[in-house]
Amino acid sequence: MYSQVTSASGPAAARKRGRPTAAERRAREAEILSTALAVFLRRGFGPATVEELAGAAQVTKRTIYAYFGDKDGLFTAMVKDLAVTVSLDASNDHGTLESLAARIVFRVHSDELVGLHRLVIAESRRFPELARVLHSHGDARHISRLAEHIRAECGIAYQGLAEPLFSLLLGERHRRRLLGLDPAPTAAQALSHACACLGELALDRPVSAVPAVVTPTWR
Amino acid sequence: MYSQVTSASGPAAARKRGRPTAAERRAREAEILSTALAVFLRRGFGPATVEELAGAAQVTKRTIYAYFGDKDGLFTAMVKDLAVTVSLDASNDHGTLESLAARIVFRVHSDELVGLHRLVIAESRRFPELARVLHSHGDARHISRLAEHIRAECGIAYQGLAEPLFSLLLGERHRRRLLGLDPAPTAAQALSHACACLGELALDRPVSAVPAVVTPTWR
DNA sequence: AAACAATGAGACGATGTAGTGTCATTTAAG
DNA sequence: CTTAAATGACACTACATCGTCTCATTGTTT
Repeated sequence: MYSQVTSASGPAAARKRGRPTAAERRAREAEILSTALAVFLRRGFGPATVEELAGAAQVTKRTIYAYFGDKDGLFTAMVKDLAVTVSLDASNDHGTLESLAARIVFRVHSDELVGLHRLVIAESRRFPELARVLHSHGDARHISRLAEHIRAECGIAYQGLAEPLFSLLLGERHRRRLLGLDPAPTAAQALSHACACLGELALDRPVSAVPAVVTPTWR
Repeated sequence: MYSQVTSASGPAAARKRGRPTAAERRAREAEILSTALAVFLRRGFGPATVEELAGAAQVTKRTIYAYFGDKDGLFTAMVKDLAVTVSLDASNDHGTLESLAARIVFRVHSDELVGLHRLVIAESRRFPELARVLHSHGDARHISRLAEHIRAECGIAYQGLAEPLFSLLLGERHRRRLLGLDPAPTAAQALSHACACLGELALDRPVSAVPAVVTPTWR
């Protein structure tokens, strides 16, 4: 209905006055949470002002305070809301271990998730609960998925390799991403990297022996 | 000479006035950098005030501004100063691969380095150079050390495993540390974890075959 | 000894921002 | 239709903090 200025660079925005309809009311909170992520990613938690956050969602400060109490409340609500969608869609978990690994690599290295991770790390002192939520919905769930697939494909004896595998899937690349040193990988690069990691743990050939010489995957 | 209030909680501090001696002058900058780390770790970059930073070093704001220009300058100087000492002392690099790995694990998971890492990640947008400096003096150097030891102990064919090994050495534990979810490991836990990682990559037995079932290392 | 440099102490101005109050406007609810 | 609720617009208060300025004090330099 309204022009959705999701990118939301300017602080000013024209919206009609008065009490919103029930549908608008429902959509408004989601809109605020969504645009708040963009603002926080671009500016960081501290430097982002409430006016910026309000302007990005085309509401006024009053509405922000009415909905979330204060800036902390908005940040908390935003992270918790996103945590639900952080992990991969479970309904797609029918592929091979390789494809699952590749999808995890791609997703976890995306600009959005890296930025969110960075925000939560930065504010983990002030919001320890958010750190727990993000981890349990992200890393922990991904490792569980990997464990299920490993058991199905390689046998239960290899199930404990899920966590090391996950560590390899992120590894140095992910640390460089958190520091802002590398761009996000393409889907092809993610797949290539995932295959290399499976090889290093000998998970691509459960009976074979010698670890392969590693080849650089992306960048 | 002076009572070293390195913990530096209170803002007020008694120090004699006037121009400092040459020795004091030399010691003062180091003192400021050292106490600034404690303050930034405890409060974060944004919330830390210049007065806190000055009080912790028992100097006044004047001195901070005279030495470093502004808050950004102090932060930059501090990180660059610390980056030099981030990696392990090279003179101790005569042990086994196992002991090197354990020392890396212990150091990189320490409260100090995790906190520094967290700070630089949080401010990587505003200070991209610091991210580069920290990474090149930290991760990159550690990986080089591992590569040298691997070549010496396991042969040149395994040298490419240095980066995956480093990834395993940090892995899930380090991400949990960044999020503030776990305490720092003890030296014994670090060694145990390092051995498990070497086993996962079959680096503890260069001719053997089957990956061992992984055992939890710490926590 | 005299002039100069560096600092502590602390006040001060300027600025930015969180959060609130007021009034007009529009829709929801009864 | 009437009343209440929610919101936009925006002024306004309160407060924190950056960075500078002045003056007294002490070491350095010549």
